[in-house]
Amino acid sequence: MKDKTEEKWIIAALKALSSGGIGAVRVEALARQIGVTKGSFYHHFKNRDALHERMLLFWQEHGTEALISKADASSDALERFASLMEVIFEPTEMDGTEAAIRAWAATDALAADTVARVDHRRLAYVRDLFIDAGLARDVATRRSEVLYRVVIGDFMWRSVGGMPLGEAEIEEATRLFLANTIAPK
Amino acid sequence: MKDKTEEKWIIAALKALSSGGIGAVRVEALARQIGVTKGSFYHHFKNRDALHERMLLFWQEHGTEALISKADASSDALERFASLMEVIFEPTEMDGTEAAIRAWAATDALAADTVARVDHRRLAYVRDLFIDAGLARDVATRRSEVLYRVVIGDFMWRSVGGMPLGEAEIEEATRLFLANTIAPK
DNA sequence: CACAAAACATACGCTACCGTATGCCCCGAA
DNA sequence: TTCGGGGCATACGGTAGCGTATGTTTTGTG
Repeated sequence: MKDKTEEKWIIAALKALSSGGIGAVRVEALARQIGVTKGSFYHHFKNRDALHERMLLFWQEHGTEALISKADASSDALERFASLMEVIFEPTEMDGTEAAIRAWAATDALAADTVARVDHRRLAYVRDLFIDAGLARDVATRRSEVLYRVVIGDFMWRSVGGMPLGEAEIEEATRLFLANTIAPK
Repeated sequence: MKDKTEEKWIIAALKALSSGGIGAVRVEALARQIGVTKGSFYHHFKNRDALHERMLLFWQEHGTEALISKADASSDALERFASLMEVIFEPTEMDGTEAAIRAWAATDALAADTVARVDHRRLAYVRDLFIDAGLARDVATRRSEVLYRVVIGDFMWRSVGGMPLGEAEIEEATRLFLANTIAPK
């Protein structure tokens, strides 16, 4: 955390990952972009794999908690749900990163592990939200499985230039997924 | 079509794409795998970009029509819908390819164009299915937007080693998405 | 102010590709 | 049988990137 330059490398790497895939995460290219040379890199990291690890850790910490903590403001389950839906489909800066890391994870075991952990955590959160909204555990589990795929799908959709789900679609989805809960609006 | 070796290159390229991303689509590596040399490659293709084009065309033709045509067997809208849902979430050989191409599309304009075309076609199909099932056009459009994201999400989910949606989840999803149609089961 | 360690620069060897140039072989048509 | 081109192999130049080895500068600390 106190290491400023190291984070510069990580941020730059994540940016490169977003715009060009993992193949674009090249030491010398990043060095040029940051304004230093390889010497700096190999001072801070053992090799490229070490950078990859740090990138994944960074995303794991900054990419999920942000979303969840925002939604946790409200105490009412349905409000939390609606809030989460808004936050999820609201384009942000980390957007491309999410999709790029998922793409990366398809070909890299370490990235896949990280994504799996993050997914597991998010899925549990959504499932508990459904449970709080009055659904039985098994139903909640099933719906969260489906809904989370909508989330992933939207990320990938946006990553090829598509528009995120709009207000109307989000409302429609909320209605559908909250069917038979305590207060289907 | 009559060109046998050319297709070998394309198939091998798609396989490499699936397992290692677009960065793994390397002429010399493919050559070794096929059992020929670069000489063959540059006889059939102008350069690597030409191969990329052919890969995308191949996927566009073989990757979508298969799904849709299977579902079109039945005449009843709801049956077609159920059939489509089954087919979509049934793991096949082309699975990894779909996800890999989407990943590729995030960083390549040509791939993005192809994906956009394919998505548009599929979306229209799903939307029409909803309309045939008795939904108003705007509602059908919204639901298809959401449902198609489930499809994309599932592809990406599987690409990191996840299980596809199971029977129970598919049924649940079908129920939810077909709410307020002519015969919500 | 001295000086050690951190932070970064420079220079180098090495490898893996791409694309081109050119040579070889086989097969089918005249 | 000849011969021309399709199909592939071989050899080569050029580039880009990784990692290492070894300076050089900056910074913190006694």
